[in-house]
Amino acid sequence: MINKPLSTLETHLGYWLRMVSNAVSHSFGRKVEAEGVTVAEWVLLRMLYDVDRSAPSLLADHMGMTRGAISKLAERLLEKGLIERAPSAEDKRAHTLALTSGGRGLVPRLAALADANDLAFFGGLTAGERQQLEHLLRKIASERSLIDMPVD
Amino acid sequence: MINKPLSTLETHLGYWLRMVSNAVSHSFGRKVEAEGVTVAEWVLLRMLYDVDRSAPSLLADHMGMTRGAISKLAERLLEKGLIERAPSAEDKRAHTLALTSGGRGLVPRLAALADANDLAFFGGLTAGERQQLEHLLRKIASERSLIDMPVD
DNA sequence: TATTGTTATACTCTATAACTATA
DNA sequence: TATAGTTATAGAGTATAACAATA
Repeated sequence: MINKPLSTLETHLGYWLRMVSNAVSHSFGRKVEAEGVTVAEWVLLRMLYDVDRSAPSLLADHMGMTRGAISKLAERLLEKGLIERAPSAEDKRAHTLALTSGGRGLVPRLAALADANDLAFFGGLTAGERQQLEHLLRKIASERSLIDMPVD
Repeated sequence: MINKPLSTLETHLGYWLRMVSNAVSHSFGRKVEAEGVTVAEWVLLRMLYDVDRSAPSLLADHMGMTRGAISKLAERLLEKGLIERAPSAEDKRAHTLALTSGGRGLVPRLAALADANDLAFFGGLTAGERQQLEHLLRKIASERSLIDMPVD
């Protein structure tokens, strides 16, 4: 009896995705390390930059993390003086997180590093290819309800 | 003076890549957990399935990990009885790792789970889109020398 | 001295679950 | 009882560095 040939690692898109994503994130992690933060911290800081003030539970939803994980992340950012925590007026159980002025000043520098990292990895693609890639990733994300945003 | 608008998280391909890749790997991790292994362990097992026997340092190179990390991974697989370690005949410093019969029997079941996971995430794309995505990821990987393989 | 591999240490990321304070 | 948040615990993943044996 002949064995059915096994699918290889390389036949799975998940394999390529993981390899490239790990390389991109790792490279970005090295860059932001110079500013004293991690990739997950950058995402949280960037979100707070837009909303000014947010409940940890909302951030957890947006980042796809548990509340416990957000607490731990927030604790580190508090220690670094990049965010501040305040009690909510209406609901005494609730807190809000916001950037400190130091945190607010840091975000543009981190954004520049993110821009540079993206360019380093995807600058070799044509504009059309980059658009294709974004379209495909958004499509998968929206199909799996990874985000609440529209594909286009 | 007007502030230059900041790039958002969503303008970075690295952001989308990380989001989708994390979801795919996490989902796969849940699946293989039922067979008692992790994603990284699956990759190592699958590699050994093809080569029969390999030095830890070679596996480290192929997987983009340090030798220390491979040692730790190998230690867990040894404890689970899925691989075996043997001294090398020529070089007494060197070891080789190989699948046990139990490990060899497990790989096809894990491969089926990998197939299913890929289908669940990328089955919504057309065949052309999947090919596009693979092409783009391979292109980035080869440009950054993440692998020693050709793009096509 | 250089190399192969292991071991020790440390830190991030993340989850689960127990807990506290409020609702 | 249910909810917001924190804290405790644990394990994966990974890196760096110290170490042992051999080359």
